[in-house]
Amino acid sequence: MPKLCEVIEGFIKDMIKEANGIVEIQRNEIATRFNCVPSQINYVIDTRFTVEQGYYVESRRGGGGHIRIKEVHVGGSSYLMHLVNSIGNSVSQQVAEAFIINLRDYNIISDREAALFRAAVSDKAIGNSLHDRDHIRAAIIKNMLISIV
Amino acid sequence: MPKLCEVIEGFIKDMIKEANGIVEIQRNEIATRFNCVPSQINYVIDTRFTVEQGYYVESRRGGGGHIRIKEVHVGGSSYLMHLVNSIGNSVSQQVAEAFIINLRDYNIISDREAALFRAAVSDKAIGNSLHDRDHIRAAIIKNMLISIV
DNA sequence: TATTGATAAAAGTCAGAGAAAGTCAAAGTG
DNA sequence: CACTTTGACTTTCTCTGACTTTTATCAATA
Repeated sequence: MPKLCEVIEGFIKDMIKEANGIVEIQRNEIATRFNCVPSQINYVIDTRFTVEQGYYVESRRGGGGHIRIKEVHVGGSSYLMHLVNSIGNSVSQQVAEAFIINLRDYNIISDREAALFRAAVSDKAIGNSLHDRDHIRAAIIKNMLISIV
Repeated sequence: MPKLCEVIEGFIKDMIKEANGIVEIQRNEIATRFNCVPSQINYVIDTRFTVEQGYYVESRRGGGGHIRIKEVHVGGSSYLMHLVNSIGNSVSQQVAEAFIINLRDYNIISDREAALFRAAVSDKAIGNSLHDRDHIRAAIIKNMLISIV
């Protein structure tokens, strides 16, 4: 018996393929279709549609809410995916700075975009005292990278 | 199924565009047209036509009353500074999204830069469970805005 | 003519219901 | 043990309706 999570994963991936790389789902609808609890969908997304695997996910709650999943086309920039994967889940400000310089040198981002990256992942923005700021920094920088591939 | 609030939002924005930046509506009339309660109009205005988002709203009650919505067009860097100043130290994801849409509409940022903003301030990146994520979000977005002035 | 007061015609407020998605830990499976 | 599945509980966003406040109108009165 195939595992439910894999069935759902395949289903969503089919949807994405059909829809040319971007799809908007309703959690409850899919849960109903596969006869499972809604949080199962979260499990699938959290484990199968991560930034490292090349997906950009955003969502909205409330009436008429949705989950949007975008497949990033690794096409020309596998270097970018390599970068994303090399970041891990914790990055200091200095290491982040090195990444940004690299992105700029390779002409993956413009000067202005480099400034935006810097601003977003600086301690000034994220907060100095936060004990898990390096985790947040890693998540932000990866999310930003994947969003422009 | 499109959300009512977004339909009404779009309707009003179209009116504003057609009318060159200022429009006067009657709450009851619009509620009747969209078959909803009048207070729905207040909800739309309170969440979509705020000062931070570049609108100035005034109204009169009583017979012949109205709601006047004016688009405040401050261009370029002065709009950025206006934004920075009007952002308090806490911003929800929804409000952040509204800012980003406006920045894009005013052509202050590109599509790619809008994606970067979105990716940087999303709950997905900052973390949903974090108690002070709205503070971090505010700090990040302000820092990013300042970086491109 | 000027004032008053009743009635009608707006818009505003706010709490609660409804509609989604998110979290987390416990239980199940192989 | 690692991975999957479940469900109770939480958070966010939207929509509704009862009630309040403000303004206009107009007839009655001073």
